[in-house]
Amino acid sequence: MTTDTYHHGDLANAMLRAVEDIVTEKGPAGISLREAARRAGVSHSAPAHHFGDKDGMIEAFCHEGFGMLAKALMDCLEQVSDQPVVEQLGAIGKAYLLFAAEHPAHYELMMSPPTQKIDHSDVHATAGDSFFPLVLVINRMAEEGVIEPERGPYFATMLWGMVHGIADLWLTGPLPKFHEGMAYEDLVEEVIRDMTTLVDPN
Amino acid sequence: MTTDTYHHGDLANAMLRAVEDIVTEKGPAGISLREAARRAGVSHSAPAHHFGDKDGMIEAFCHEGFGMLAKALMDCLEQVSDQPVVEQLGAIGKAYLLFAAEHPAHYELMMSPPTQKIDHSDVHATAGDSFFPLVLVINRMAEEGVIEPERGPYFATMLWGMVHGIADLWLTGPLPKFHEGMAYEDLVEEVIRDMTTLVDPN
DNA sequence: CGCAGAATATGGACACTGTCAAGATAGATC
DNA sequence: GATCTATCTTGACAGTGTCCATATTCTGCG
Repeated sequence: MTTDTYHHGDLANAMLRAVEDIVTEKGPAGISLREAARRAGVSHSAPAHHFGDKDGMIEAFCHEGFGMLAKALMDCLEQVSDQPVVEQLGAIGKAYLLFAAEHPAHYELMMSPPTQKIDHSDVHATAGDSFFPLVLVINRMAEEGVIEPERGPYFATMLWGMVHGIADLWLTGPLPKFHEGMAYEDLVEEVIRDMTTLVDPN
Repeated sequence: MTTDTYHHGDLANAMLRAVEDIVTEKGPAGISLREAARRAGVSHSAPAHHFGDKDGMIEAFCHEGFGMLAKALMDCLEQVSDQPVVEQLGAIGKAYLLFAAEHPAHYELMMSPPTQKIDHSDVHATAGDSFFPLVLVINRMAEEGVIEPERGPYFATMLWGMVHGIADLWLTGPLPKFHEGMAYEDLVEEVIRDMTTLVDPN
């Protein structure tokens, strides 16, 4: 894709890939417009035209991540929509946790942007309900009487917090040390099992 | 405490207070050695002697936070140790969530330090089990047969992830928007209620 | 008391950063 | 083909972290 012409041709995307690499290598604080531009093979102020400023670039990266997450969760939900709702709940939670593991750079920035100037509200708004298919499953559970409908929001918050917290504690916190030697996928499996058992103990 | 002598007298602490203010005002990315030094009224390279470098300063701030959290949780556990274990679990979770709300600057940096160079493993090690009294309560629950002992670690992970996730999503994520107009304390109350009901449905 | 030596703070330098303004180059449109 | 617009470059500026040499104060020991 990269050419040696004056115009890059796909700079915006090349910058996002550079951001991903930088976050993977050095963490969010290592993000630098100039460094990203260097990796994309352009001058230090080429990105300005595409993203405005540094926060704009980070926001674009987050936006990309939200899209990927929404797609991953909706795809998952489609595949399991004929199963019992509690199974659907488990599948969604698992998909969320796996997304965080497969795209740690996106996930980290999406959930804790390194500057307060970034306001995700518009991104959240556009993604709407499809952003958190978890809510969708909770609604189905309420419809089927598995949980009390009026407690749905708290239930959703509890479960969403759980999967998010586990992902975050695993990626940037002390969880790997707590479960020393354990693979993330296995931990996810066990935790989701406990979760579904709690929600619906057969 | 601050004097107008050549030696500050309490610079390390003054710097940590400055860091707290900066994070509150501008977020983690706003942290700057020179800015903190400015607020403490010293020259730009005075802090080097106390913290080594920027990451050292952030690590010191995190260390302070872990100490505060450990104390808050242990104090809480002492006060409710004569109640049923499920109540103890709820109290610990609530105390954790309230700590995050009362010390957002500490909490945010503790849980997602803005650089990968910071390794909290020694801090975690020194804090030991008392760092997460949650594990303590889980053990008590296992002893009393409320949960299967061999699932204790996963159970702990699930619950710890939950409270951490809720705190994080509230502080830096879209949770306030999801529960628009709701006070954090009330949300915590409801969520903890759901949690304890799930664990032990009377 | 006096005086080393350690602890603490200063100021200057350097390379790096984000942002801005002015200019150069390439594609697109008519 | 001429013009317009999008894209990229270059150069400048203030701010940053870190290192170095220097200055000041505190401490302990004779």
